Amino acid sequence: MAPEPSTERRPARAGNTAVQVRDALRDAILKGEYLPGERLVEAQLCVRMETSRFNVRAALADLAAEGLVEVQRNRGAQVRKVSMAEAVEITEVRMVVEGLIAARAAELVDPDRATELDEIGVLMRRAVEAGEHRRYSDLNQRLHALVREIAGHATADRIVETLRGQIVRHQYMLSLVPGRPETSLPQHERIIAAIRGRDPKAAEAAMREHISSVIEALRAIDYLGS
Amino acid sequence: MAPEPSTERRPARAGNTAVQVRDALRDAILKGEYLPGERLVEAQLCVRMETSRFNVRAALADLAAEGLVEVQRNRGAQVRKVSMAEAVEITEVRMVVEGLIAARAAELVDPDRATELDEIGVLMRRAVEAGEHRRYSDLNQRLHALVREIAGHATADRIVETLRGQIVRHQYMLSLVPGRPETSLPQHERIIAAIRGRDPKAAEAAMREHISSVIEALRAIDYLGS
DNA sequence: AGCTGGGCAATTGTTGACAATAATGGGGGC
DNA sequence: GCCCCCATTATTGTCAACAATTGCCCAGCT
Repeated sequence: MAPEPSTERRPARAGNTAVQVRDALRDAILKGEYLPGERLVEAQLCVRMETSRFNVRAALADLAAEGLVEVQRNRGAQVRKVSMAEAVEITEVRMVVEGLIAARAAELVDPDRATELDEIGVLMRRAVEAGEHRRYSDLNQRLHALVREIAGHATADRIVETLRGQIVRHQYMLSLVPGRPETSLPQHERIIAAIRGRDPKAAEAAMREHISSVIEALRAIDYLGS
Repeated sequence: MAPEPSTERRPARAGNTAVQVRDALRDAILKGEYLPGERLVEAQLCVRMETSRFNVRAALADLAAEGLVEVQRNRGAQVRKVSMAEAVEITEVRMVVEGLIAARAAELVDPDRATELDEIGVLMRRAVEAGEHRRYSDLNQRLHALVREIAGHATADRIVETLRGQIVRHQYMLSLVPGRPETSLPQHERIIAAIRGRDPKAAEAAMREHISSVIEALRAIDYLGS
């Protein structure tokens, strides 16, 4: 009988473990509690996360590997500032990798998943017609996640997830662009249709076309913004 | 990536820095001095790398993020064992990302680089005709590196480099397959021609066809091997 | 006033020791 | 003889203190 290692055992010293700190800090950055360019002082994070500098340091190193923070020797860490050019690059890579995922999904889709895809498609159309942008954005994420789940491509998954984390801020800006849902809805519907139809090439093409239009929208924001 | 700017300053006290340790350890793993599944005991690495456990630990964390080693809590680190299925997955992602790179290269190639491409193409043909497999393998790497350099896509570069590191062992096996150079030479030549001709779609298609055949070869090895 | 240089405070880099955990091997019971 | 349990050992996880570096502020000079 194994005693619960976490609840009973009082490690005498309080303090969250390195993994917890890493996840908490990632969430905080993704939520925008720390803005790009903001310095991440180790001592401050120690009190915020209720842990030791050792764990903070490990967490920062991990997030640096993920591309969320940037550490300079003897100068500390700061939230990485991704330029629009980088955001475009990242989205380009996402385009081709998600294309691969869509193709695999079209090969591996089963009736249950196909039904789920349809449901999301219907909900998306309703959300757009009702002008519920926030809801549409959530469904968008659910669709991409479901496609990835169907494909079951662990390597591609990991990469897409890492890349997505790096540009959450830009994606947020994107969702505010007026007319964006109306543009992307038919693209999403084509992706769903292609996967349902078990047509890998069409699914890849549809996904790439979709994300390609995301890139165009990003570039458009760039013009307006700066 | 950018080389560490601080190479001049020697911190007086012995012991290599974390970055040096990371690079050295990566080289050692890639060279096969540590085999997949082999345990990487921190204390041993300390003496091997002439540094402190702190740096060893940081290096291991970095390499874990790169996918070269695997760390289990309280159980230490070991060289990651990539299954053939994973190697195929990794190469699939490489296929689409290098396809993107080839397309960009076709857009951005200049006369000087075009000449370099031609030179590599000529040397490759000679190497195959002379049966110099080792030389051909080197040229293969040079070709892919040059294409990436022409494309100048930092994000895609980083990903391809990371993925490549994870399957060096499998790639080595691949180079031993008889008849492999004869298969891949015309593929390489098509890639070069497409980039020279500034035809992005053709370049992407050629690159994907090439790496697709690499995947087939990997699968073939799998049958024979196990 | 603007610039240069030195000292000071804030922050990070590093170390060694100690605690907690998993692996190992030996002794006793069946 | 074989198996299980417990002590021992090897290894990793964590910490707090110390050393080194950077950037800043201000005095003094041109």
